[in-house]
Amino acid sequence: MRIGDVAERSGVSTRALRYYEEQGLLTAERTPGGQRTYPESAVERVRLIQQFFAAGVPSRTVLQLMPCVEAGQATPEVFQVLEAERERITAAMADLAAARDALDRMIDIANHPTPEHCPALREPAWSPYDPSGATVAAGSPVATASAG
Amino acid sequence: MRIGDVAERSGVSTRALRYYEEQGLLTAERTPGGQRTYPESAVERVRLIQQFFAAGVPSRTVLQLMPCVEAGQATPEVFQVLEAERERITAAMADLAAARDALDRMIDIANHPTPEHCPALREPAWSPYDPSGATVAAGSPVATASAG
DNA sequence: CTAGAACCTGACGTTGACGTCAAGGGCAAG
DNA sequence: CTTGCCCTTGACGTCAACGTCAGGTTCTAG
Repeated sequence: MRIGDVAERSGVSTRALRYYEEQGLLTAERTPGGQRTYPESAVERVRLIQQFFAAGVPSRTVLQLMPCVEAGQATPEVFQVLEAERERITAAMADLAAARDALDRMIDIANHPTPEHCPALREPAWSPYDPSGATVAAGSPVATASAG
Repeated sequence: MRIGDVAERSGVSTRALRYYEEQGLLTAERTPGGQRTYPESAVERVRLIQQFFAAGVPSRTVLQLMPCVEAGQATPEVFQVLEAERERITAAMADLAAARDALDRMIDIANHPTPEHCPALREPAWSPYDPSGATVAAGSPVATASAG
């Protein structure tokens, strides 16, 4: 396969593929004229790389994992990287879940603008922000009175 | 509170706080001498911003959500943004889960280097990559023979 | 043999959330 | 008034994963 085929089948640009090679993530044979030739398996390889990138794993770390992908076994150091990255991803998922919950509270507020119908306002997700310094709690009697 | 206090309590740099102000995410009163003064609630505000940033929400989008945080209600456009962002985060969580599963398969391989003891090798997670073009399946008779 | 599509290397541009340095000003203590 | 810390604006630097452009080469169809 030539680089354009791999690009099309894996859904990335040819520039990206050359970048992967530059980073040592993907190697290619060359034709006598110097053009890159890939095996079919390169498509899956690229998809795996993309999967890691999508998870925020930097190319240098992916590079560290590549021997494991190729050999089917890991040195203790690679094993450390594997577990560390797994933990990082778990933490990232927790962050995402927290942000999603924040959005959910905001959506709740958007749907029910009065405290009576809005659990998010009764259990304030964050303090209202007023640079002038007046501190008013979201579920305070004042707010309740203004709505009741 | 002065900027240093907010920075310390919220765990970000003063540079970050000025950047937030530059982006319109955080406003501050000023002393006659021109120094920034924040209410206590600024700390929570900054934590919320950080939470969104950690989830990959760009500052421009956070800015769009700020009226909702302040007013406790949302225009239809803001509502669209809320739901779109929620969906993006959900997709990102799926990506993370997929990458974590890939790592798990690799960890499995690392722990059980022979196909007999390794489910991940019997159900190949990705094709082995060999730029020379020889295509060999992970669970093929060849691999099994070499291990048996 | 020739057109043109696809490929090559090299190099600079982009984006976001800051880091960092420089040169100067505000503020509370003594 | 001075010391010293914290603050100010302004501006350039960073890093990652590419995008994009330029100028030239290789491959393939006719």
